[in-house]
Amino acid sequence: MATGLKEISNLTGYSLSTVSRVLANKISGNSPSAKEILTVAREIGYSKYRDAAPSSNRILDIALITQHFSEEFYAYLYASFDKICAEQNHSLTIHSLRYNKSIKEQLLYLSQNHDGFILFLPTLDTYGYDVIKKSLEGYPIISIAPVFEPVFDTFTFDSYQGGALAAKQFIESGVEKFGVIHGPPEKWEAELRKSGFYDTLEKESKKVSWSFKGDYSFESGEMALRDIFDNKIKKIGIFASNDQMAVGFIHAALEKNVKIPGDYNIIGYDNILFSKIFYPKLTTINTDVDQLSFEALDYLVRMIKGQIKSGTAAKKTLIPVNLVERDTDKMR
Amino acid sequence: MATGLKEISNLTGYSLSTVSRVLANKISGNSPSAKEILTVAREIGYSKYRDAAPSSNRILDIALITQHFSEEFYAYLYASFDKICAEQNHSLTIHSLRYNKSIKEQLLYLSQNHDGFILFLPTLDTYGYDVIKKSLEGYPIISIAPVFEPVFDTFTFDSYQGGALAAKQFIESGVEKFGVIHGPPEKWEAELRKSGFYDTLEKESKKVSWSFKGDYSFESGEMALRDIFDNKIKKIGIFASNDQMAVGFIHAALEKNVKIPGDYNIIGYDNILFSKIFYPKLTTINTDVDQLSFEALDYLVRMIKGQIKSGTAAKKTLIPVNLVERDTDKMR
DNA sequence: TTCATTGTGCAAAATTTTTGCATAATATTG
DNA sequence: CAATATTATGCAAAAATTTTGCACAATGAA
Repeated sequence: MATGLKEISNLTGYSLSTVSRVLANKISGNSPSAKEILTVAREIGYSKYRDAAPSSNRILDIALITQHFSEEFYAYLYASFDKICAEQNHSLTIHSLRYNKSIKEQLLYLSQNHDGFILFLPTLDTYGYDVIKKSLEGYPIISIAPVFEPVFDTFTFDSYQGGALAAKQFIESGVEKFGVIHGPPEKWEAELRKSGFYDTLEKESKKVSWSFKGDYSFESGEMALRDIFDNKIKKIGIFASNDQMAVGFIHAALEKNVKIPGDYNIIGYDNILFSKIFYPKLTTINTDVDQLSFEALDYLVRMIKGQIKSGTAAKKTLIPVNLVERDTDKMR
Repeated sequence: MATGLKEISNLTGYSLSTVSRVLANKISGNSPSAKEILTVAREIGYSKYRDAAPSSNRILDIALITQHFSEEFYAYLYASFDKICAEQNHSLTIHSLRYNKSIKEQLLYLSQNHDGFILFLPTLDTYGYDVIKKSLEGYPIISIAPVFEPVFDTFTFDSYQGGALAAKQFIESGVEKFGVIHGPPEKWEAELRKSGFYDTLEKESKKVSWSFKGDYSFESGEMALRDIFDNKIKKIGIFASNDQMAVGFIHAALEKNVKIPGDYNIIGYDNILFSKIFYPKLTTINTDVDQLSFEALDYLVRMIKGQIKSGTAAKKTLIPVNLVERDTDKMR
């Protein structure tokens, strides 16, 4: 089946000239006839479809570009973006970049079939981002990766606020001693979570008396428990930079006949499925992935429609987080 | 930048006629010149690229089509298919179907930009599959959803074998009484897991003395524990149709001061991350998602290259599963 | 070496897309 | 409500793009 203007003309009943003009943007894409033509053009995969009337309210094709990873968070992220895109009647496709190939080439190819990108590439460095920016000048791109100096307008969770919330919660509970299980220092959001916690304590003239360098893994949480247990520190409120470490900590504690909460109070970060289930149920910082998706997508769509005048420097938007109080943060 | 034969001609240095012939399949796609032309055509997104030389060893665009869900398994599935595609140098995109729109329309659109589909649509009924088959006659499609009467050639895990393995393990451990926590009966693979367990016991003239109808959720595992506890049944080997229910069962048992293993031995299914971590560590049936991905992709690629003569009836390929022995299946 | 096969470019032919012009439909303004 | 401006449409001519006939070169097999 030959795809061409003739085909579209036959299917819609409009003349070749009209179809041609709609697809060459010589007629505003808002009239009913234009909409019909555009819809059919998309369906039969006519190549010039994308250039026509990008500002009209046609279905937008959005690409979420990451590097896949077998982690719960990715499933959440995909499902959430998918839901929000469905609500807004846009089409989402998910792609995983290959690092053994030219990023530039891959993205150039994807830009042919999509109207805009949402990047989630936490391990890419500023140089890599600059390459992308340069090779796709003017193409709508936003990022949702927590990095220190973003190249693209970025939407991330307010990790600093998360750390602060944990500190406040402990202070209100009357906790006197404070500890931290760090995340990997190369992760910017881990540093922010930590800083939020430290700074909030400092404002109240309190300080952290024990800390442990973790790497976000369950195992490093277990190691943290062994460390604090061997040092015979007790009656302390511990902020773990993620739930996996918090759960690992609690898991190891179960074998030591120690009380949680009581001997160790603990607050995690992420609100993973586990944290609701694991006994005792973990108090943690919750991130609203749907809100992130919504805000990010909304911004990207406005960018695609040309309603945003992109400044020179990349803007950061922080999505608020909240504390979910369960059983591990204060004496019952 | 106008995309057309002229553009490709300029970029490659070949004449318009040559470029035209390559892209219209009048020249075998195996010569070095043809390869160069095809590569450039793909890069600049030339629309006729896909029709040209599909059998040559160009990069194939594969679509994994599901309905997203915030579950660990989906993250595994995506990551695994992505890895395997990367190894085979194919390009993977992931899509989630909208059920409020015509499936047919969505798939027709996707078929424009892709060479073949991998479907994972466990909730779609036979009628839905038939619609897809009819509207994409001749297009390469396989399925990895466990359904009773597949419409497309299907690759799934050997759930029946999984149930059988669990039964064998209990028998070898000298367990005398047997129980089952069912999965939802509308899920075909849950029925198979169950049947494999029952049938294997029957062969040894043993039978199931307790069962509970679960729904795959953590909570239904907790309910199962309460049921068996209230009935005062003990010293029993229980096969749970998935790990979530097994973990729920164990979790609820922790509060009852009951021994696992010992009072209740339990084997789960899926080998989720949790099952390695949760105390006591769960013995479970492991599914090798990478193997599934590899076999499925390999078959689809051969289908795309026209090396498979599709029979009338859909073929099922069962990927073997294995038992991971940890701490919950037998007395220590 | 000879002959068959495949790839290549030029220019002509075929096809597809765009545009000038006339007219119809719709919206705007006084 | 009429007068006027704006936008949309189709026909046919013009322009652009793609395909193909023909001549010839390169490569490999007999």
